[in-house]
Amino acid sequence: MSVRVRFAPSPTGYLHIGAARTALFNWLYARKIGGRFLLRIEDTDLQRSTEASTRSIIEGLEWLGLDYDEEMVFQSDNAPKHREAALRLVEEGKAYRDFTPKAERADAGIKEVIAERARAQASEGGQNQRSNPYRELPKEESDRRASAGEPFAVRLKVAHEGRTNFADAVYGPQERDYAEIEDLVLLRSDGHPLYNLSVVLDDIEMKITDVIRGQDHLTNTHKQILIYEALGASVPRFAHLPLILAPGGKKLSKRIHGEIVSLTTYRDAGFLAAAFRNYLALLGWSATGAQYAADATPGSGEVPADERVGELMTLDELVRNFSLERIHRSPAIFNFDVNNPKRWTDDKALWMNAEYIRTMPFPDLQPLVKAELRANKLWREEYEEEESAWFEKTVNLIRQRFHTLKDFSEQGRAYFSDDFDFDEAAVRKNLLKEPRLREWLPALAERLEEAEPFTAETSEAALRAYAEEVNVKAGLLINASRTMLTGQAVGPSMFDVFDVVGRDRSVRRLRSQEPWASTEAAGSS
RNA sequence: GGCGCUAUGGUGUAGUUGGUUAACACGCAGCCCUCUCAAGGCUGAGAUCGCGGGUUCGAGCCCCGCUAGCGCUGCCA
Repeated sequence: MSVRVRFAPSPTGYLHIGAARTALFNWLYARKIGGRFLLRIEDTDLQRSTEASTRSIIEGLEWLGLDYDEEMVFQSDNAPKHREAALRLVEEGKAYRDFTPKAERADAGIKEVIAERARAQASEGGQNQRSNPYRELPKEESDRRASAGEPFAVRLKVAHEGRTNFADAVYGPQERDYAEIEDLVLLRSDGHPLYNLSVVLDDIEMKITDVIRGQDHLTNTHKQILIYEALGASVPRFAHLPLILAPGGKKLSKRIHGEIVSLTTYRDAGFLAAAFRNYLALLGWSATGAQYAADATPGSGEVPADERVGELMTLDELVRNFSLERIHRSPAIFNFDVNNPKRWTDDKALWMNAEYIRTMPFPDLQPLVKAELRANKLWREEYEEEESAWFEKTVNLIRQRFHTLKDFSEQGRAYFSDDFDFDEAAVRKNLLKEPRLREWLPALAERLEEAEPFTAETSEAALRAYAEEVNVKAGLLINASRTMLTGQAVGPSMFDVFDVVGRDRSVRRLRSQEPWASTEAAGSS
């Protein structure tokens, strides 16, 4: 039977990066093994599910390039079927009606309530998971009360003795005694099917062969296996993924950590899908050492250099190297610091993004830069036509030190527009320190007007000659020019900047009064 | 409270059936390069492999105990 996996997020809020990684791993596994990757929206909790969230999930998957096969499934569409299945189990005696009135429980503090209840039960002489008074209610009475309109929940009748077990592809053999599993509710008293029932039923219907999901579902898997068995269905293979935690090993939650956990945050911050995907793939999985060959020095613990798999991988390479066996069991920490703008997200993710930006083929980068510039009204159609060579040269020059796509419209603004800001510190450091620059720079502009042709080489010659003439270090004029031309203190080699900015704009900017004037005003206040 | 999972530098990871100097990447520091900042090159700091026992000639790898973190335990998903 061919492999079928699924990504089954619940649409309550934006797409969590942990969920995104789960989707990635499912996708990689399917592509690797020639299986199918399906999408199912688990919107059974109608109170919390939103259409906007569903959209953001779809958008997120699209951004990451995780295309799904077959039509996406909405779990809520199957609710009637799930209800019927639960009722059928009642008929077959595998489940029973529980007429206990529903106890309202608030979501907040639920964990404490559960623990408290357990403590209370323990002190009353042990916990009995089979103590429900309706478990052994005669069928006739149960039927009578139901048809009389008395509300009831449906609970699975878990056997008194026995144990479930399964072999998790990541966590190994798992076993659990029935005594630890309560008669779980399948159907709410309002007729609403519950999660454990719905996943199992949908996975059966979608013919899922391998369930790859977060480790938070590991212990509940036993309950689901019980449902599979009650239904007489075959149990799929399971692979649970280590969780992604916040710094300090704390839970990474939407509520506490806000948008830092949202995939869209990274897209909007100028991350490349390829880079972020690559980074995500390395959380809980590694390809390093995947190619331990028979000829590697035995026992050395080292992979021969020529067989070492790097961390930078294209999608194809990720697919090729991927295997469930190399997923490990300990949780991964996703680093970030909300109080530090430079460290707002994981260092390595940022590094990887920069690495992609400076090394990827220009044709792949071009549309991304185009979108970024367009979003900031910096795009001109000429960049794709008569000025395409200039555009490529410029992007190739500035991308060397950029970290995100945002940099193209922010730090890189002066290359695409005359309307850019001067960095105050740069003006102070590179211009105001030497008042004579106010005369030298316009003079330098004149020399540049004469450079023929206007290139990095000729502008360099002109500048150095002029520096010698007025007897100052070339660096002084270079750094001052950089600030005049780009508004910044840092950037590419200045002569390449002259070249790319061009003679007209260079000359005009060297003669500009703006940086001098703006800081005078600022200085006088 | 019960059950489960996990534990290698700050972070992500490697460490193959126990074999001697615990490897790689990010980050950090320094140097080189240099017109700045990156990149790149070189060098370095940083891990008694969670803690305590045990087995063994030898333990990050095996066993036991403990601790911590996380998960599950709901008519949430």
